Amino acid sequence: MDRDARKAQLAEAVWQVILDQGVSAVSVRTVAERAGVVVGSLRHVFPTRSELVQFSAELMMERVTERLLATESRDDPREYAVAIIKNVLPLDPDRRAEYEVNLALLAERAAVPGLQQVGLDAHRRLAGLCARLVGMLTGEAGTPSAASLARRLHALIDGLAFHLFHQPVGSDVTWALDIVQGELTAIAGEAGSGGVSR
Amino acid sequence: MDRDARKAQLAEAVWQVILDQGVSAVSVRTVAERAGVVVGSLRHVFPTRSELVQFSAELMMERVTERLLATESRDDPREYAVAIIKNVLPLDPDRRAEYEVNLALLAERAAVPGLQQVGLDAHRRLAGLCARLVGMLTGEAGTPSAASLARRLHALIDGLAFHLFHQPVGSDVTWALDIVQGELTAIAGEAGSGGVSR
DNA sequence: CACATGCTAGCACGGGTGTGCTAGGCTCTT
DNA sequence: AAGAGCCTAGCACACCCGTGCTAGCATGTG
Repeated sequence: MDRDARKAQLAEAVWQVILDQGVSAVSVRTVAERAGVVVGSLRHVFPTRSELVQFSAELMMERVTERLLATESRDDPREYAVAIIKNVLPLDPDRRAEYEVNLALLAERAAVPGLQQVGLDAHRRLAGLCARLVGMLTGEAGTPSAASLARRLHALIDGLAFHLFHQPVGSDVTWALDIVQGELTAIAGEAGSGGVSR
Repeated sequence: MDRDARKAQLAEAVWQVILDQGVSAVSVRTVAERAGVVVGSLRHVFPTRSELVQFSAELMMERVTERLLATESRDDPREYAVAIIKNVLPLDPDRRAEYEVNLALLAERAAVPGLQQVGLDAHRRLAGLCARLVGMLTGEAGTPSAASLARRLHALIDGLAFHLFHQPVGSDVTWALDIVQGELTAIAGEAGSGGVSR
């Protein structure tokens, strides 16, 4: 088996263990068993537990990035923005699980130092993405007004993600998309007015 | 020593361990040592680890509630709203640590079932608080429009909290308050217009 | 005074943990 | 055919885990 595929398989086993038993249950033994390999094999790829956990976080971020790059650009920048945001929010069970793993790994950053950097990177990437979306919608990028709007959009997305995470799995989520739509119209409507206070 | 004080002392030791070594390091032994007592004494108060962790979460929520009830109401509802929101956001190191512990405990809810309920309660209480604030600012409570504004405010607060958590400890946070101020003016200005899409 | 109750301190057990190390096998190159 | 390199499988060690249990000590009550 390809080495990268093996690493991915083990990282996915880490996610499964986190979802089933919490992050405290992530050990080389539980993860190896979940992946269907013996401990020795796992340790041949990831000599220590820290490397295993850190890679599982990095792979998760990489997967999200790929997914975002794969969303083809629409003609309408607004439709594009909605498609992107839909890819970031935990709207379906898969993405909800992804978000849950993300939170758990973030909470372990005191124990695995590398996780802090991964979390920071993810946050900065999302900030950059928001800035790009605002630039598309308003036509102006880099201005103080655009930066303020981007920060606001970013905060709203993170907050909505947190809310969706607290909802039961099958419940109605249209309200979240309504809020996103409202914010996008506000951003487009405020292009050039330069108001920090909206 | 008073029994409740002892329980609080142990719960605070749990928080310290989480901040220092991550939630995976929370065990009866590490917590007892951090609190300066022997394991037997801890187990006399909390017979099992789950009870210890769950109580530490409940106490944290209780402390926040007390803090919110203690903020005296201003004449201006808007000033009051700002004061309340300042008490919820992780703006200073103490509250930041509190937020970090909150996240860590939330991530352990797969391992300690009681934590799920605590997290849900906290989320609902914050939702209720936002609804009350919107009611104060717009004068109308219970209408669909007010509910929508409250949900939006709630999402924004959670998102800002997440952002502040990602900032370095001493960095500038005025932008967060600016965003809050902007949202509050928007809420007050939109009273009665009934627009779900802002 | 005696006595009961609650707290402290600690031992012991079975089990899980990370990691160092070695031996066997499989595949691929020369 | 022969050897080299990687991978699998597993043993072993020292340590930490939650929890059951007991013995001593303090403090308040009759």
